[in-house]
Amino acid sequence: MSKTVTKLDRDEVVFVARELVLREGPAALSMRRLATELDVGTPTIYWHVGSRDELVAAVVDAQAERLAERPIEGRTARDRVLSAALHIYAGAVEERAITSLAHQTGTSGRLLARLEAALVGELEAAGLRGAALGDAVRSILVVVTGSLVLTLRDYASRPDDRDHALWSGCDLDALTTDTLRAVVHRHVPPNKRSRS
Amino acid sequence: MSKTVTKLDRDEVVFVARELVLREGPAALSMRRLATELDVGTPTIYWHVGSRDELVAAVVDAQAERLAERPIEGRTARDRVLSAALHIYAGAVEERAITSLAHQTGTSGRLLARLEAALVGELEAAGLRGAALGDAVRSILVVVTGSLVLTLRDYASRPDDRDHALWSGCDLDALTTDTLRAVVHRHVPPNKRSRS
DNA sequence: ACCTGAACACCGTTCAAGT
DNA sequence: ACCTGAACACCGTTCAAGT
Repeated sequence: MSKTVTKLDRDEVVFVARELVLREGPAALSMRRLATELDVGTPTIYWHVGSRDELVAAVVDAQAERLAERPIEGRTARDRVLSAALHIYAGAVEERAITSLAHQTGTSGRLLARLEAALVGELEAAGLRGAALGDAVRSILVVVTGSLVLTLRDYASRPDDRDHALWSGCDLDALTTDTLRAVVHRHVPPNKRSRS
Repeated sequence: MSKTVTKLDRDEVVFVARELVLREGPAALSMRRLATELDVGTPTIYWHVGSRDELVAAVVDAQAERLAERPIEGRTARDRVLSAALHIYAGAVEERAITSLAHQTGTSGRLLARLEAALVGELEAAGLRGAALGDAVRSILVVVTGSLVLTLRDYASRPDDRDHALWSGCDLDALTTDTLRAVVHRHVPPNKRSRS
């Protein structure tokens, strides 16, 4: 009897850390706070994750994983690339607490890693190689990253939810789609592509 | 005789803070550290700048001011807009410690404020108004911001200067110019413009 | 007006010690 | 292998008190 005391997992530490950030913002993610949340001594967290930097990296990686789960849509290469990029953008805006955490810690790269991989896949399938591929990938990442930073500016570590509904239909969203479409148009050949 | 003890200035506090960041990276900017640097008690800094957030804002604003000093070149609207944008990009990469500080604290907006103003000026002179102007400005800021984040990724709070010379001729620099040119081309009419 | 010492409530991290 | 209490060296911020 009494409450079930499951042995603590590295995955659970990361999961609870993620939830803490989503619930109370990036600033709430301290080792001590997380320890209290897990009902555990602070050094226990170090045993499981090594350091705060590693913890943050793990949380961001987990988010990247989740963002990459959304299925890429469209039949032409251009549509699919655009779809992949917009998935990451939209997801990062929705869970902006974690996106902010990534920006603050300089780990935005990790957040985009899976998108980068997906883009390379789609673009190679579309026939791009070498420098052309690299330029296309980087251009798209530039637009996604820049849009994210501008969309989330002023949002720093406090979970103030005014205008929560406004974000979906905001100007910058439309402009992002537009700019993204232009960049994709510029770098990706228009050939149709059927999945074999 | 004895060393001249000038009365402390708000401007001097900000200046020394700026130098500290440039010399030892964003992480070195703590109120206590800065106080030691100024040979002063910690509360003195609070008397002059109010809080750490205000201090950071002031440092970033000072940097924005410096970036805006570089003269805009070119005779056509497109050239001048491109020139303004590249000035900010180049300057932000050169003094990347402060750029990182701005990103970490979510104040990248302040860093771009003067560029934004300059862009609005140039674009209005080129005949843009209303939504077209807003879209043009935001698209350009998106590319500048995105390029900055990608260029500076991995650089987090430590001033490790390997490849210091490589940055100037790096791939992303060329790509940034290229992408920027495309965005400008897309949003700014090609009309020539003479300064009256 | 300008500056201080001392304190409060936090941090990340380590380490000897427990089971 | 997994977890702890206690400590070290830091933070931002405040406040009564000094000149």
